[in-house]
Amino acid sequence: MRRAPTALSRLDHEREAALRDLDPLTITKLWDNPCWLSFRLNFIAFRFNDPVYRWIETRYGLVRPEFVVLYAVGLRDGVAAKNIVASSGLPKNTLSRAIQKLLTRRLLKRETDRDDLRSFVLRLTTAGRAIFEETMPVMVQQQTTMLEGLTEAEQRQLCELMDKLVIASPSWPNDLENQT
Amino acid sequence: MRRAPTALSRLDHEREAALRDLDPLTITKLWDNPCWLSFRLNFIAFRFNDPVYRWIETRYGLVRPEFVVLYAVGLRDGVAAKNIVASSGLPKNTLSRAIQKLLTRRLLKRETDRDDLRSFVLRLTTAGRAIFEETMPVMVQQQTTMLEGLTEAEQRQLCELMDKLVIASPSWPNDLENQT
DNA sequence: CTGATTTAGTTCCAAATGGAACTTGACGCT
DNA sequence: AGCGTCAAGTTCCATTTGGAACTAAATCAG
Repeated sequence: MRRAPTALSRLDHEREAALRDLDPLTITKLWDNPCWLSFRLNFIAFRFNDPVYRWIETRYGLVRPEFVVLYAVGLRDGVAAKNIVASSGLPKNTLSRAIQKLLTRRLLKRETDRDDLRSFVLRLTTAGRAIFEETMPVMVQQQTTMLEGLTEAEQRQLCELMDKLVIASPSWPNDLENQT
Repeated sequence: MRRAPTALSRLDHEREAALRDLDPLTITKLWDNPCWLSFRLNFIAFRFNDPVYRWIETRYGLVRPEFVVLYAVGLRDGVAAKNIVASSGLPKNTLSRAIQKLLTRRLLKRETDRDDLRSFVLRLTTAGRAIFEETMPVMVQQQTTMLEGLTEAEQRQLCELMDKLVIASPSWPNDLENQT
């Protein structure tokens, strides 16, 4: 599999247009790269993350790990730091600092967990919740823009295919050390 | 759109299994998150990047930006640093350092570009090429593993849908500053 | 119950990061 | 040609990062 297995048919015309706008190396990485999945994932993710996080930083002075925490707690009130670690892939000291920062900025509050005295239950303050509610539509809008090129059916398909991957993910290796 | 629009039908049973293996917050982010696209992209990308880059670092002593350079030049001989900047999203000073490192390790060589004396043409040395050829099948293997849960047809679909997104990407905003 | 091991979160510090200024060359424009 | 602006890469340095050691609490083994 030397090339990404995209059908060359109908897309080629629109692709012409993209070819003009993208760096030649980007084009190679996208369409002449055995690791097509990885590069496309990173590429598309970057086109979401980069504008969103830059906007959040300039607008609210929240850097990425801080917003990761705020967003996580916004989605699911009462989580602990360990959950954010597990779900974000960020190291726990980075998240610890992000939480401290949000606490001093009074966007977040925490109580010790009655059932585990090592752990804390995190909640958003009103101010924190306000930021969450304000950023959400902007992020959804960016997502909508990105999906605009797909039909409803295709969007559903994409969602389902990614779902399948996620569901299969626990069986993927976390470590390649025994390879080769 | 408060939830990801995945059909709840056939997947639910397999999903049950995943629910047990994933952190509760991860599950919320995946299936009760208006920004389903972003989180799935990042999640799946992370499950590829993290093991691959850790393996490469321990095996070859190459950190991420260094490997990004090596991989880029491996794919397309003769690129310049600017192309790697444009295609990777990494800042140019980080890549400049990565290139220096690879030069001193003699994995990369460079000649000044006759047509633009500010720029350099990058090529892999034999040693650099050897690493590229060695890592490629490992990465492809990881990709294959990740795609194993999809049928051939689904894999092609996924590839095509991501293609469409990539092709549409030049029209997405790079900046949200004028929002709200 | 006691000691050994694991886990949640914090602290320490060496290293990586990335914005901004800089250098040198290219590309207008008149 | 001469001047102002832009682009490729490098350097500088303050900030961020993340591995590793640490503290305190939970869990497990006998």
